[in-house]
Amino acid sequence: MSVKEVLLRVPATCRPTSRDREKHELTESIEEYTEGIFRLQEEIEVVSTGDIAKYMGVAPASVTTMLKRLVEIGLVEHIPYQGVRLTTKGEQLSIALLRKHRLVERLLVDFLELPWEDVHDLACKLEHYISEDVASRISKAMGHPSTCPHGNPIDVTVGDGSKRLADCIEGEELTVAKITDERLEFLTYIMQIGLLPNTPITVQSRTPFGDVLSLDVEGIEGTIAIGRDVANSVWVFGRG
Amino acid sequence: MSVKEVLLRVPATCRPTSRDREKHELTESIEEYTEGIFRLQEEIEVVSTGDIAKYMGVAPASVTTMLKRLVEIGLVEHIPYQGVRLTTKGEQLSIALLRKHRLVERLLVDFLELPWEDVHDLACKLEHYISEDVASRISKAMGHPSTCPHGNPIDVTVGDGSKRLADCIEGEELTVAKITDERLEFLTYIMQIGLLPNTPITVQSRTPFGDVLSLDVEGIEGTIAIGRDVANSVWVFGRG
DNA sequence: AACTATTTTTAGCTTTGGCTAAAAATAGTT
DNA sequence: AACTATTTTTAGCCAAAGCTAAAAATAGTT
Ligand SMILES: [Mn+2]
Ligand SMILES: [Mn+2]
Ligand SMILES: [Mn+2]
Ligand SMILES: [Mn+2]
Repeated sequence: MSVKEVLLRVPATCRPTSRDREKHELTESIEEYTEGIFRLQEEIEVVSTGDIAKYMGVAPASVTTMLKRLVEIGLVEHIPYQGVRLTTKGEQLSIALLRKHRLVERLLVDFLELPWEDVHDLACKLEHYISEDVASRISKAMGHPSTCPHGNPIDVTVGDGSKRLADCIEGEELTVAKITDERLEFLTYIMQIGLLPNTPITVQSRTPFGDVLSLDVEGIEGTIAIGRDVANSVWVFGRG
Repeated sequence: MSVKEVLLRVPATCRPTSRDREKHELTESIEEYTEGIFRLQEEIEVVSTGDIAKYMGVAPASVTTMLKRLVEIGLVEHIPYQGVRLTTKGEQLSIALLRKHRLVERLLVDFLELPWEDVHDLACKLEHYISEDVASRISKAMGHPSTCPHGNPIDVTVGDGSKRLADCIEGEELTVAKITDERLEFLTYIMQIGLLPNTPITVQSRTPFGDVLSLDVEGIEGTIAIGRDVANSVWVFGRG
């Protein structure tokens, strides 16, 4: 038997994408939708098709199609025209994904020293390709961290007791807990104004309807003024 | 503006798969084929549609379709009914992918302590999702290794001076260089017979047509007999 | 209650990347 | 040279996951 024949009898273990996928296996898209619905459910009572479409950046019609698939797999319950709710299976998948995502972020930032504001997008991809076992090994190697580099909990089933900065009042002394908007541009801004997790801050003033908060941020000169949107995506612990 | 409205104005940065992909972006499949052709070219003169089909575990018709795409992107030259050749672009892509693959394997084995025989498949997936920058950071963090855990070179442009164990003669004193068949079952067997990279071995005997080699393997009791297929996938350095 | 506006779903289209079966090209043999 | 066998390509199909435009359902207003 020639070398060539031997070579061809040893196929590349890595086969093209869709080949090995059996019907209704969990794809990246399916997982991403499930995770998205989970995040929405954390904030709003009943999640609608339109909410998901806006949140995922996708046409409502695409959501309807995907919901059918998610129902078939048993990840969500869907009452047409009414709304959507994750099943236990869907919740568990989301919890596992969020854990993988945040552990990967820790590896990327703490071990590989990738920029803090950059890693979210990469983690969002990798989370779908690593097993529970790999996640556990990352956890072990990184000393079992409890949050991602942006302060978000690796185990979402345990509350952290933080509140929105938007809900804080004049004079409160706080510590930044987590940043929930992890888009690159947002995190870049957050870094500029020094609101990294664990940073002590004080609310200097708050306008009547809470449109603007003025903050004293440790390590930053002068006073920082932030708007509602920002204050809603920054969560804090009470201090003192 | 309500919390809900704010939430929906902050879309999940992670959008469903195909959404952000523009036409003819390099997909996982495209990369996998390119890499496969590269590996085939290392061994055989002219690579045919059938070779690729066998090697990738795919129908010949699928290869023809994909070749059209690869030509269009400029990764290969294809003369119908004749054969295929990677362009410089295709070679460079392959070199970059192999580097990513093998660096990821190092991270998985050396830092995360995943089993040596297990990591190939995972690396095969992850290689398509990490940037050159991430690869470089892995390289740095792992002390700039020159091979993957199975001995295969991270920079394939530099030769390592190894030869096939199948081409060795009676009495030769050797050191295992690399295992080129990285399928789980094969590596599991290799581990059982102790042929890990860097292991010193001696060829005790060789049958007339080289069908069977009997080896003395350091750390393993008695003599190990291996066949042609195995001896073709194990590469060695001369010792002495 | 009737009309209008919004939301959701349906219908039908697209790309990627597989597949099988049939047709065409190449190679091998008498 | 002609026939046969093998290889490659073409043709036509499928699933996933997007899209737009039209239809249907729900909600809001007079
Ligand atoms: Mn993701
Ligand atoms: Mn994070
Ligand atoms: Mn791969
Ligand atoms: Mn390897």
